[in-house]
Amino acid sequence: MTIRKQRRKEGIPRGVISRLPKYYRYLSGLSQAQEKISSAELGKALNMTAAQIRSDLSYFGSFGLHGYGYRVDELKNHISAILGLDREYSLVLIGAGNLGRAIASYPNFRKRGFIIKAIFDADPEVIGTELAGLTIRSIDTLEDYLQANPCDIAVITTPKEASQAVCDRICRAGIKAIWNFSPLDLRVPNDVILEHTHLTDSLLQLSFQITNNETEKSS
Amino acid sequence: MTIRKQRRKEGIPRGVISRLPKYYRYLSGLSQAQEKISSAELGKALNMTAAQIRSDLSYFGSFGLHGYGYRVDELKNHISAILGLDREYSLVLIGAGNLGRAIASYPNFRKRGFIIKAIFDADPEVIGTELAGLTIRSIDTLEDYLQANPCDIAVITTPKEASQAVCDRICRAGIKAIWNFSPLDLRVPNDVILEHTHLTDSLLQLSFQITNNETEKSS
DNA sequence: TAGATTGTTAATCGATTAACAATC
DNA sequence: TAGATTGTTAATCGATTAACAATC
Repeated sequence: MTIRKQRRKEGIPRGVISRLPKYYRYLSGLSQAQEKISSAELGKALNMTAAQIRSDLSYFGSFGLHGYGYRVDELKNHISAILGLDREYSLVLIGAGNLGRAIASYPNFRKRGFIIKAIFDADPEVIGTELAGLTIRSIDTLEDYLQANPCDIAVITTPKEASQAVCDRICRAGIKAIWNFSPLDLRVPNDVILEHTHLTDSLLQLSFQITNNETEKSS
Repeated sequence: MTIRKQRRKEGIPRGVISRLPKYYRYLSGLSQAQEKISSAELGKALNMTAAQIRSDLSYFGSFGLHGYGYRVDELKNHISAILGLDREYSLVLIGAGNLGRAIASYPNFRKRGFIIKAIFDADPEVIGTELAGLTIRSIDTLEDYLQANPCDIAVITTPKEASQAVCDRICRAGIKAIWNFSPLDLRVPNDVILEHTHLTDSLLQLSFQITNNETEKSS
């Protein structure tokens, strides 16, 4: 226990963090009828070793019962709390292009507690129109809005030409977490949390694998 | 050289593959005026060590000049070839919801040689309408289409309830690479390449970091 | 040539896995 | 209690980095 606490102090490895949503997603998809699950079962379903699952979870506590496994409900709740899903987050979305529209309209985010409060764009044609129940605001009013309505997360779906400037502005306005979709590695102050989703990078990884396919197999 | 060849045989590590698009993106963004770049400069720009860049590249060959660095143009072309960007790929997109529409309308994919040839949906309201210059087809015609027009990549943007069934159908129809956006870990035969982009997982990682933020810093 | 920077090896670091005592 | 499975340690594996001979 002491050692694990120490491990935790040193920070949770990226790999562990990236697996938590998968655990959560899988547990959420199980039928209500399934009361228990062992690390071996979970590992089989998610195509990973039982040891890795137990090791990942042990960063956060002891959620299982010796000789039994894990109660599905309990484990799901623990992971939900670890992920920070027991509260709401307010979001601003910047860039009402195709991708911005898709994200604004995606109902699952709201379901998990991520509420888009305002949408901004630079295009006069778009400003003032409706999207996902909100009136799109002018990017010029970004700072005013954020000062009056501090938000937890900014989603950047602008073209890459605009994204660093937008990023600088929202950081100055006090945003502490950014989800960036523009194909540019943004620079942020190091107290700001940054998560990239580079669609083109994923596609290039796919084309790499197609190209370098001979004899290799993915499991 | 022999050893590197051996390394290559053993397969390129995931981490290396995931960094290649970043190298490519950065090099593409440089001004035409910049003729050369050293691993040290590149490392500084991308926030990684020079050794890692040289090590990554050495999986594929020797692209630098001793005592000089890399010619930007040459290196970009090499990486482009490694990524398989020197050819075109034909894509089908399945699921013309918000996300599907965004992807179909995103011009950068086409620019890189990823050409969407057909779009499918299950909704009779949507079938027959236009999207990105294509008429949306009925999902019922998926197999017929793929038989007549073999495609390189299928993009799945259906709701998660439909995605595994769609996945099974396209695998049976001979698709060898899938880009999946539905929030479900698809099962595929192991000669099929699968790339996931789970938007919700990224958002949960962000909320984890917000929640577990104290004293930690991301670089 | 002297200076610079590569490509590659060896050393280090960190993450995964196997094994097992603890225990329900 | 006997059987099962956890949580954790130690062993293994793989990836990153530092160092340096090769060389332009």
